[in-house]
Amino acid sequence: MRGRILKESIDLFDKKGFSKTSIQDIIDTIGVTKGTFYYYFKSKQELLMDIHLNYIKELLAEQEVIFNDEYLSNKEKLNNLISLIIKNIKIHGKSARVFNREFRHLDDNQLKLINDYRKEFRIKLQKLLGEGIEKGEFRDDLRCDIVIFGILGMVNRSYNWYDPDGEVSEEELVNTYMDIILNGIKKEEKTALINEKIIENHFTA
Amino acid sequence: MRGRILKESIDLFDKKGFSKTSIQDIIDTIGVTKGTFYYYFKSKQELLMDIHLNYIKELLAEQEVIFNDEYLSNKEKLNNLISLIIKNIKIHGKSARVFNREFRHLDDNQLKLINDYRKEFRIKLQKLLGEGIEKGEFRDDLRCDIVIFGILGMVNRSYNWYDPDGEVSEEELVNTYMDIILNGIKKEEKTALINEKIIENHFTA
Amino acid sequence: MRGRILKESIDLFDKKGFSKTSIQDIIDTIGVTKGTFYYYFKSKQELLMDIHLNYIKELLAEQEVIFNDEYLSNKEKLNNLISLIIKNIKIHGKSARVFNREFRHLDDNQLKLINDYRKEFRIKLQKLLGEGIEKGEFRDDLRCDIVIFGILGMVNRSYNWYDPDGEVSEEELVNTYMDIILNGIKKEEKTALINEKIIENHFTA
Amino acid sequence: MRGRILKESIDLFDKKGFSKTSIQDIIDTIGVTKGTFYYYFKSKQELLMDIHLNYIKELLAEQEVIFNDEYLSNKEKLNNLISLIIKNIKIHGKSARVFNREFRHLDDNQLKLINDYRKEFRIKLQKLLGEGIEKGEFRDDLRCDIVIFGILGMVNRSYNWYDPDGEVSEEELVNTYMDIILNGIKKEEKTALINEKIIENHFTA
DNA sequence: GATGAATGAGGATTCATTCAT
DNA sequence: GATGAATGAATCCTCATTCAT
Repeated sequence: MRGRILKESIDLFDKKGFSKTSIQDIIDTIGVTKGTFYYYFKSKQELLMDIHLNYIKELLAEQEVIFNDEYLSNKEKLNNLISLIIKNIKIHGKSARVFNREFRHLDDNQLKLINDYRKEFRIKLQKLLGEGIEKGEFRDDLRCDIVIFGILGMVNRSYNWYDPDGEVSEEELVNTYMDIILNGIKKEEKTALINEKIIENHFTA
Repeated sequence: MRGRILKESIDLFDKKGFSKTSIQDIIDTIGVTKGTFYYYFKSKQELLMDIHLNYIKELLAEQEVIFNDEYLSNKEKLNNLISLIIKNIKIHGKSARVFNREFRHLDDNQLKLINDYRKEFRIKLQKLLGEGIEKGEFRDDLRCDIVIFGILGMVNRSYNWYDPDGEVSEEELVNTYMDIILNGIKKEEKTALINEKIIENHFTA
Repeated sequence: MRGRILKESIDLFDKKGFSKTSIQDIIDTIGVTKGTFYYYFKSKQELLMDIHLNYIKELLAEQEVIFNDEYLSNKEKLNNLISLIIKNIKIHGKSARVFNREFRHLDDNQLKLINDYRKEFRIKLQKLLGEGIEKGEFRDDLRCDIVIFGILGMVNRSYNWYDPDGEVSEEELVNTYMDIILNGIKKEEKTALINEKIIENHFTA
Repeated sequence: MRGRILKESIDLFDKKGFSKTSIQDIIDTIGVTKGTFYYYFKSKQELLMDIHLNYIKELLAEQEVIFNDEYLSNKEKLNNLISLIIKNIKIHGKSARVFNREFRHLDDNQLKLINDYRKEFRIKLQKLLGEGIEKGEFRDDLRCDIVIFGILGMVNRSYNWYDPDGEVSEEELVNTYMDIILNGIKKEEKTALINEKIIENHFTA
C-alpha cells in the first residue's frame, strides 16, 4: 500500500504539481480512504520528503558505484554519470521532476537535509573533475564549481524536454552532451590560434 | 499602484512560491486592502500571467536587438545573448525565477501563449547557431536543437545558484560559459595532435 | 441618465436576477462609472424600490381609470382589467417580472409599503367582484378573496410563459381567461341537472 | 446529517431567499462547521439542485399514482391533482416556494433538467384535459395549453398566500378552485338560455 | 489495517459603497 | 454632474488533518 501511494503521488505531483494535488486526488486514484493515507504517512509533506529521500539516496548510491570503479578514467566516469542521469529520465523522470520542482514545499529542516544530499552529489562531481584535472584529462584554467553547475544545468534540464521514446536516442543525447562538454561547439579555428602561439613560442624559445 | 503590486508579488513569489503566497501576504506587504488588489488584477492567476508576459516580452525585445546588430558575428551574438541572460540575473533574477518555476500555475490558454514565446526565443537561438554553422563559425556535426537546449539549461540554471554580488563576477561567469560552450573542458590533447602536425609541417616545410 | 439607469437595470434584473446583477453590470451596459450611479441612486436597493414604485403606481392608476368608467358593467370592468394585465406584458413585462420576483430584496419598510399597494390593487378587484355579485352578474356562493387570488394567480402567471409575439394573440388569451373565469371548462352536463330541476319545478308548479 | 442540512436549508431559503442565505447561516442553524456542509454537498448550488430534484420527483411520482388510477374519471383526476397540490402546501410548502422562486440560481444544465421535469408535469395535465375533452367531460373549444397554464397559475399561487392553518380549510379551497375551473364565476344567466332550449326541446319532443 | 464523518483554519474572490478630485 | 481609486466586510469554497469505530 505504502508503495502504491508513493507511486501514484509521484505521478500526480509530476502531472499537476504538489500544491494542486490534494490528498483526495491521491486516494481517489488508488481507491482507498483518507484514513489509509494517514496510516502510512504522517502528512502530505512527509510524503513529499519521502519521495525526495528515495530519489536522492538512490542517485547517490548509483553515483557511488561509478566513482568506485577503479578501472575507469575520470573522463569515462564523467561520461557514465551523465549517462546515468539521462537514462534515469525513462525510469525515474517523474521523481526527478518532482525532486527538482517541489523542494520548496519542504520545511526548513527537511530542505536542509535534502540540500546536503544535493550538495554531496555536486561536490563529488567537482572532485571527479578536480582529479581529472590533476591527471591532465581536463583543462586546469576553469573554476570547477562553475563548470559542474554548468554541466548539471545542461544535463538536468533534459528532464523537462527530452522524450526518451522520441527520435533522439539516449546514447546520442549522452554523446552529444559529452562532446559539447569536452570539445565545445567551435569549429576548430583555434588550431590557427594555437598555431600562432606555438610558432611564436618557437621563435621566443 | 499596479506597479507596486507587481513588484511586491514578484518578490514574494520568488521568496515563498506562488501557491504559498496569499493575496493577504501581498496586500499586507504593500499596506492596502483586498479590494485594491482586485481593482488592478482580475485574479491571482492573471497577476502571474502579467509577470510572465512582462518578463518574456522584454527578454525577446532584448534578444531582437542583439540579433539585428549586423556588425556582430554569430559567435559574438551568442556571447552577447549569454551575457544578456547572466546580467539579467541581477536586474530581473526574481522575475526570471518566477518565470521558470511557476508557469505550472497558469491555465492552459495562458500556458500555450507563454510557451509560444518561450519557443520563439529558443528557435531564434537555433537559427543563430545554424547560420553560424553555415558561416563556419561552429561545428556542423551536432544537432542544433540539442545544443541549444544544453546551452540554455547551462545558462538558465545560474538563476538558481549564482549570486551576482558574490566572488565570481558576471564577466567571469559569461566567459567561463562561453569557453565551455565553444571549447569544452578537455585538456587540449588535440593540441598535441595539432602540435605534431605543425611540427610535422615544420619539417616538411 | 436616471431614466437610462432605470431602464437598463430592469432589463438586467429581469434577465439575470437582482442579486446576480452587480452595479458594475449596470454601469458597464450604460457606459458610465460608479460615481454616476450613486449620484442618482442612494443604493442598489433604492433603485429596486424605485422600479417597484413606478410599476405598482402606474398599474394602480390604470386600474383606477377602468374602475371609474361608469358606462361599464362589472363584468366588463373585470374583462378590461384582465386585458390591462395581459397587454402590460408586452409593454411592462420586464418590470412586472422584476416586481413579482425581487420584492424579497427590499427591506422591511419598503416591503410594507409595496405590499400595501399590492393589497390595494387586490382589494379593489374584490370590491369589483362584490358589487358584481350584488348586481347579479356573478355567483354569490364563492369567497371573494379566494376567487380574486385565483384569478390573479391565473393571469399574472402569464408573465412567465406568455410570448406576446407568439401564435396566441393577446385578445385570444384575454378571452380564454375570461371564458374560463366566467364559465369554467366543464362541458355543460349541468344542463341535465338544471333540466331535472326545471322538470321538477314543472311538476311542483 | 445530509437530511438535516436539506431541511434547514429549505427553511432558510424559504424565509430569506437563496442568495441572502449564506452557508454560514445554514451551518450555524445546525451547529456544525463548514467542512461538514461541503462533505455532503459539492456547492451551495448543488444543494439547491437537490432540493429541486427531491421536490419535483416526488410531485411527479404522486401525479403518476393519480394518473394510473383507472377507477377515476378525468374530472376526478383533475380534482385529485389540485387537491394534491393544495395539500402539499402544508407538507411541502417551503420546498414548493423554493422550487418556484429560486430556480433562477441553477446553472444552465441544471435548469434544463428541472424544466424538463416541470414540463413533464404540465404535459401530463394537458393530456388529462385532452382525454377528458374526448370523453365529453370538458369543453372542446379552448386551447388545452392555455387552460392548463391558467389552472396551474391559479393553484400554484396559493403557495404564496394560503395558510393551511387559517380559516379556510384545504377542502374548501380545493372545492372553490374546482368550482371556478369547472363552472366559472358567472351567475347562471345561461340557465335562461338553457331553459329556453329545454322548453324548445319540450315542444319539439 | 482501514473507514469516513467531521473539523476549522485559511484562501480567493465579489461587490456595494465612499470620497477626494 | 461625473470620475474611478480604494475600501472592507461578506461569501463561497478547499483541504490537510483528526478520531471514534
